[in-house]
Amino acid sequence: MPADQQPYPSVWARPQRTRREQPPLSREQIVSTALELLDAEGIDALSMRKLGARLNAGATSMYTHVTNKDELLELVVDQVYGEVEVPVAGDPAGWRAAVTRYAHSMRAALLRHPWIVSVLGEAGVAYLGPNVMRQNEAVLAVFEQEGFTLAAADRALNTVVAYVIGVSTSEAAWLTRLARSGRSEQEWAESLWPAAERAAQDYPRLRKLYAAQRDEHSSATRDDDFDAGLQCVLDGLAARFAPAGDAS
Amino acid sequence: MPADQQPYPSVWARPQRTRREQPPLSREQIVSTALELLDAEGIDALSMRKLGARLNAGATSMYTHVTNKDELLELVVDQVYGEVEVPVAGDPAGWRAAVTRYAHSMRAALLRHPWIVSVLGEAGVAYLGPNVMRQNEAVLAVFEQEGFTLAAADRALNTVVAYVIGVSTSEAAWLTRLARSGRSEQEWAESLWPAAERAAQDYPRLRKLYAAQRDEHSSATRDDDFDAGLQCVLDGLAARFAPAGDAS
DNA sequence: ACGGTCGTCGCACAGTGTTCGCAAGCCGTA
DNA sequence: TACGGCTTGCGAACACTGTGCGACGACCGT
Repeated sequence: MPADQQPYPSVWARPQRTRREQPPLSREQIVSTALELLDAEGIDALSMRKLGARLNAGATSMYTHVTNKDELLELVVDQVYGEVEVPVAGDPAGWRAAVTRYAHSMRAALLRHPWIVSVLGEAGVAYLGPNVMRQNEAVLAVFEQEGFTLAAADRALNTVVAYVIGVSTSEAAWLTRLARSGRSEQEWAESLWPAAERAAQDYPRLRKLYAAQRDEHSSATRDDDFDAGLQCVLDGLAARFAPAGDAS
Repeated sequence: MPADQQPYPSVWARPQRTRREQPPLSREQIVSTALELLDAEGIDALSMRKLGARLNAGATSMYTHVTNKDELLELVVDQVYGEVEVPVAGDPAGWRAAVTRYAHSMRAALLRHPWIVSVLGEAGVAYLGPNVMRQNEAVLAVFEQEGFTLAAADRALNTVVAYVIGVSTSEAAWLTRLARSGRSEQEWAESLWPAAERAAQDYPRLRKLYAAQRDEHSSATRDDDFDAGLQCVLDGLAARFAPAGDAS
């Protein structure tokens, strides 16, 4: 036995792992465990090794089901997208109500998983993920149902989604910082008040704004602001594309 | 001399580095070199060691000027923000023209540095960076000048910025993929056409849309789409906040 | 009973961000 | 001029990352 180096001191010390002690890995399993881990500990805590550990698996066992960490993240993003409520065309309340619900649902999903915004910049919107596709088709149907051209519906969809993603990006970034700080929202805001005051020193409008907003950091205000902006966007869409009007 | 281990074989082999052979590092220098590196090679290529090398400096020399890689990125983000054209209040063409210019300029800056969108999710919009502050003040001034309440101006600003960031996120992600692929835009789009077709199989609207858009992936189309959406948003703002109207 | 295939994983590699302590230049003071 | 402190640069080291490779075990079809 010319083996240059025995990996184990004796045959009897060999692992001998009890065969199938764990249900075999699957892509779904991996993706949803990754989602758990991300929600629990944030984007920095997601490493293949930790994920493996959480699955009672080796560090590299996931690579048979997923080619990349990046690919894994794309899958997770689509999974999150799957949490968004699918709008139904023909809602008697009209497209505005349906789209409003959709936008709120999407923002809620993004904020439930705030780490996601640091992934969107690389995954885009998981271009062809099944959930993304289903959602988009449904929203297009809503618009079309009420007289939008398909092209107009597409533009409208993109505009709404862009708005939602934009708002959520800032909000999620804020929430992440907040969570990392471990403090309450008011404490945290208070703690960086001096810096804000200094930064706004030469800018009267910002000073006034900050002073006015000083005590109203709350999720309720954010909800209202989001909805206000959203209604603006919808106004614009209505004016431009709605049946009575005309697609540019 | 009980030194357990001589770091150099002899005193004479010691570095004896020619004192100040390099202009000393400064924060500005570091930030703008980081920006260069990011533009040249993308977000994954930015490591402290590479950055150090590009500065003819050691791997850890930057830490006296910048506490963190994260902090460095915040600084870089603000730097990019500084490229955005500052609007001037009182433009005779009115707030729509000014804000339109501003939005286009901001999108252009983001797309000139597409890696930035993968950082926005963590940096937010570099909350208190000096350039961000200056920009925001200026835009608020534009709105206020034409009769918006300060609160309305704030909402309007946030809405516009959200839209710009949202659109740019998708676009930049696409551009990054494209660049990584090394192919031309048409080739690239063509290469993932089969996948798109398969993904859209059950969704007639998406199929139709994809088919229609198949040959028109170009930056001109994207510009138009962006502007169309932007005008929608501005319509909405006008209807809701402009002087004749009223802040909700 | 047995070859082939497939899922699993230990090891290893090249890299990462960051800490620590040392060295060397610079300043103000004695 | 001499000397102490302070700031700046940096090499080594640590803990940890994503991932390729090769071996090994368990399973399936014959």
